[in-house]
Amino acid sequence: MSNKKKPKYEKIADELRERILNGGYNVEEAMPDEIQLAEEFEVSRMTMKRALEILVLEGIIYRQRGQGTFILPSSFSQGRINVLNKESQGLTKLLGERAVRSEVLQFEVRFPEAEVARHLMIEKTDPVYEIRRVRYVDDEPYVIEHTFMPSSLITGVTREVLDSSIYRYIQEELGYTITSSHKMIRADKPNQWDHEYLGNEETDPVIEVEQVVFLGNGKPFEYSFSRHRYDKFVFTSVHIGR
Amino acid sequence: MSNKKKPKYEKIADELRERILNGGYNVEEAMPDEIQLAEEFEVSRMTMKRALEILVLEGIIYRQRGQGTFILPSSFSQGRINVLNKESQGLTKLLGERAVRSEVLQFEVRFPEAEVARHLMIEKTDPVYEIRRVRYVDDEPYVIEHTFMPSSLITGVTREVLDSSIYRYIQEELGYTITSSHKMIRADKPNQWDHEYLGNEETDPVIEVEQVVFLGNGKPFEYSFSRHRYDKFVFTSVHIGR
DNA sequence: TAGTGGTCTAGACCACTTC
DNA sequence: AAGTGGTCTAGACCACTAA
Repeated sequence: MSNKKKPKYEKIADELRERILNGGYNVEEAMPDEIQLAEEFEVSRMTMKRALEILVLEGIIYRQRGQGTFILPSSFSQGRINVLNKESQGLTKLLGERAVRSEVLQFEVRFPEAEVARHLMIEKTDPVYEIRRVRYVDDEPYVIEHTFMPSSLITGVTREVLDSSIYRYIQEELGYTITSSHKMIRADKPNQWDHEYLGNEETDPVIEVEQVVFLGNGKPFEYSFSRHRYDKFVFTSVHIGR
Repeated sequence: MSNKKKPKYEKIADELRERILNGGYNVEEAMPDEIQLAEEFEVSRMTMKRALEILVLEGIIYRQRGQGTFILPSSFSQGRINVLNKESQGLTKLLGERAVRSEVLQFEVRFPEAEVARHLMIEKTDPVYEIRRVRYVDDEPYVIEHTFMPSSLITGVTREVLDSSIYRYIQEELGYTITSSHKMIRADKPNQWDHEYLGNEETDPVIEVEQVVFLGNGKPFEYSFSRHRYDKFVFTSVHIGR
């Protein structure tokens, strides 16, 4: 399959991760040292280091100079391996089972302001979609999304697409991969839209996620602001190692 | 100072980060390629790769085979103070140059509630420090921290330590390494403490970061709540790949 | 002092993009 | 074909921990 393109260090990391989670090594004592492992897998020491580095970053093992490499028991107790900083998956996939519905408030094509063009790395003369949606989960208003996308990159968006899932369209119809995102999370006072669509009172804060999302080729395709009710949204972030 | 112990690749990453943030490279075009950079810094290509890899993981640059290395413009966000997802460094180190001062509101040892014990993975009979501090940056109130730490693990904390930096104490005096954290970010209405110490008005939301921080050996040592003014804090999170 | 992981090198070769 | 970043090597040397 796609196995052949994986570099050695990833394949070794996969194998070791498997062994560790299946109890292949004693949690109490050190794992074999990197020289032994390099010999076993018939790679150089540097390559083995790189494989082990992945597991360190995943929070599965812990290495200490002069002592050895140890398994971190918390990687079991946390109920599975920690997938790093969560999703760039989109809301629809994120919530899985639950009923997600969208109401489109705005959908047009226009020229971007300087700020939008800058974040999307496009010219001010490149048109963008501007989209506002309210998204409901189990018929409760969950978030107001205000989104900009370059229309030359994300082509053929229709109201029908907006009614369901943009991300699914981008990945399945357009065949792009979504790989990274930059988020800024802040609190804010509610504005008129929040009041109207999220049902916020004057004193109910909102939490806003501003983000730029990138495709596999490094091009940003989404610049958006998502505003949530303070009492219905928590942003979770796991950071491991250095 | 402590500069001499830093490996080359970190020093180079620091230098390049500085240059990028100061506009030392044109955002429009590719940065110098890794071979040129390796020559400039007089290191091997592998070492330069490693330095650049750091910036990639920080979401500052983006590299593409066959094309070059590019700056991600979203790495600039001015005005507000950025807390990168990356750092579990503590506030004092994070803000570097600026004057950080602490006012200790509460400092005692007690038995933890079930919730606190659970997050710190200790028994209800293991005592914890409970600490409340207001932290000032350049004499402006910046954050209220409410912190729990197992007193058996983080020993010998004094008011003097609290006046400056707990993290520095843990790393330099106790010799521990701090490697990972799990954060939850939410917005909230201001309470009496926020009003009194952050100067929040009734309608000014706060942003709260709840976090568990882990040592290199996998033990949690801090469970804390940090409350910030909404107009002075943005949480930044970079998620890359996979 | 022996054994561990961490840094760094100087190169070879490969994969992808653009011309 | 030229230029870029990605992988991998075989080894040197250093830093830390323990017996």
